[in-house]
Amino acid sequence: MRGNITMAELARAAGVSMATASRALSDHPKVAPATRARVQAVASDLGYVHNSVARTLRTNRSYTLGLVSDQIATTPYAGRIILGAQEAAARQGWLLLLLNSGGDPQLERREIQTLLQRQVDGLLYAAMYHQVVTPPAALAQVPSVLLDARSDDASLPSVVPDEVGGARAAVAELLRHGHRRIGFVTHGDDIPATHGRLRGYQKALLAAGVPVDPSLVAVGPSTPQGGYPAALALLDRPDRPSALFCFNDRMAMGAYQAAAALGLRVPEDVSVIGFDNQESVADALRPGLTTMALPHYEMGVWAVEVVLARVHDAAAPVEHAVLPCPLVVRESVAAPPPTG
Amino acid sequence: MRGNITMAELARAAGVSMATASRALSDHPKVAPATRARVQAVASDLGYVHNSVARTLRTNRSYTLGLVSDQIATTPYAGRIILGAQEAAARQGWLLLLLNSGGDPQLERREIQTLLQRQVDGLLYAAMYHQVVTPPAALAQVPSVLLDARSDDASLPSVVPDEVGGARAAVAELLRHGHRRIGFVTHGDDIPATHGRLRGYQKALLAAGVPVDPSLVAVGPSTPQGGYPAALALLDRPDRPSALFCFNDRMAMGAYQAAAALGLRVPEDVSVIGFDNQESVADALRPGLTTMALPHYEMGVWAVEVVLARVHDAAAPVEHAVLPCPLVVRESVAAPPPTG
DNA sequence: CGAAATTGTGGAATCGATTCCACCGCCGCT
DNA sequence: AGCGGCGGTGGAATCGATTCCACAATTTCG
Repeated sequence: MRGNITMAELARAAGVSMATASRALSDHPKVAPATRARVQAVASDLGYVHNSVARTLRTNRSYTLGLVSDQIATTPYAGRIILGAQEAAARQGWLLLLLNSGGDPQLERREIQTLLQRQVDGLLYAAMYHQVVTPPAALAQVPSVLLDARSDDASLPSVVPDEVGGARAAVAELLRHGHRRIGFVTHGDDIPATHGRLRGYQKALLAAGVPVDPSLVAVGPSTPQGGYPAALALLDRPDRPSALFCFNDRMAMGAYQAAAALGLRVPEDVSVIGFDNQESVADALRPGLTTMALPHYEMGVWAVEVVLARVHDAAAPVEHAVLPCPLVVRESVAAPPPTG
Repeated sequence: MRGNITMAELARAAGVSMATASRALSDHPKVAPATRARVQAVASDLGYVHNSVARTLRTNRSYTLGLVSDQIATTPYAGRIILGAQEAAARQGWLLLLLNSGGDPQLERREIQTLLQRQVDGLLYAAMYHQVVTPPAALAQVPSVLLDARSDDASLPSVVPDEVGGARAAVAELLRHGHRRIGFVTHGDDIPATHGRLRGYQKALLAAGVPVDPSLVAVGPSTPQGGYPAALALLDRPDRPSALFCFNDRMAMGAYQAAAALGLRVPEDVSVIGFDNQESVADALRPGLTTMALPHYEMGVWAVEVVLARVHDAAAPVEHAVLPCPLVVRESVAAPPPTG
């Protein structure tokens, strides 16, 4: 099925030694231009492709990175992380070996062993939502990066979204349209996103000189079904906010439903802004949901670039990146209703 | 950083030759039980792990499969394909090398070359929605499978969802609840899903002895924005259908909006059934959308198992699988309103 | 009791590319 | 003219595991 030609055959066909053939193909300086040209011509004639496995054995460089994740692809976002990582890797000639642990620490350790015995040059340890983790010790054996996760100790580089900044920007967008009473529909799980987005919400208000009213923060499960009653509670009162910032797009969907239930139109009567830019929700709602995008693709890229930097130079500094969440404008934000 | 022990060192430590050490570790029959035990003990003491690269070079088996896709992860489903493939591969000791072409045929050829020169044992060529493709010739060099795609010639095994059967089952579910006038909200793109689901719709009606009324088929772009007017046209007439089968969940979302605009309740006044089981839509809608699930995970599993079967036995037959789309019941289907 | 068949082990070739080291000409300088 | 140096090339070791073949030590059987 596979009839690959070897370097020895190539060398013979070109009338040179293997040493010279190898050098000619890798553009080694010390090879006569004529020889190089001849070897390369013969190589492409014969359809020679080098055997990466042999090269890896000899050079101890596999041009492969391992991506270990707790929940590959269980979330709709995961794909963008993987895509970013894969493309960034490919740009530098690297490939990605994919492995998912399902969150089982024992399986995870075995998987990392498997990747290491395949001589991966580096590892990406990805969580599928922003988390604080204790990375397995085996990661230390090769350059590694935490992706969408942060470690308690700071020994590994890491990249996470800027929850605080994103929330600030979301609220700033509402402020910019003239809103002053802004509700926050959020949830109670103890994850970085919860705290960060609340902080960002508060900071944005403070920076604009708007008093922070704790009664404007409503909590429910982070689903459409949870967003509905939370948003309803905020909107179904005389001093209702003119805009809602929602923890995520799913909760924003619930907020839409709450507004509809009260006969309020989005955005004429109440503006809504979400978080996550979950396409299938944000883009599907009517009107389209303005929201903050999570930089999944960019985090994937960043992680690969940092790992490869450390592959090339083990002494590269340990960075911790916090990537911005860009605003995605659709149609759910407008000026507050005149009656105010 | 990496201080790996080699087999020669292991052999010396255990007081045997490399040949014996190798045999002891791979449970070769011809090695004395005592020797085997000793070698294995020493191996685990020293933390010996074999070097897969060296093994691959020697045995010509990489325990790696390549997954080439046109649009990895651009759709929310992609992840499930990858997950299924990865887990099925892992169960047999294989790993997945991931590569995405973005649909560029030239890049794609190069990527396949890259995978081949890494000695992958097989290839999965995945489309991210059911498609008819002309697979690159290089696939023939190793066992390969088409995933969520079908070739014009039938030389490669392939696996696709059962569009016809899924649509039949969806309509059957509506019939089962007593519906007789059933609309079909679909679109006009020339892809297998369009034709298959239409055929299934018609077949189900015919099988139930219900006349097929072409005026009950409405066409629009396959988005929520396209589903809205199409559904509206069907519902906003005196002899409106009591149920709608929608090409996908996004169009079903538009159908919900159309029903709401006409003051019709789902499912009391009109039942709706979707296709795709796109969690973030189907699960988020109120009431939850009953729909047909695409067997992405299962297709990933099937593809890997078939590739590996061909890896082990090159003469394994070329199969073409059509996997069932299971019904996912939520709350959008009920009996037709009494007035008929 | 000796020949034949096992059983267990080791030496060394092998997979395919990279690279160290040695070497051969030839140019240029004194 | 002689010598140092350099550009270009080839031989062979090397990476780490697998496996063919040979062989020693038993065991089995006529």
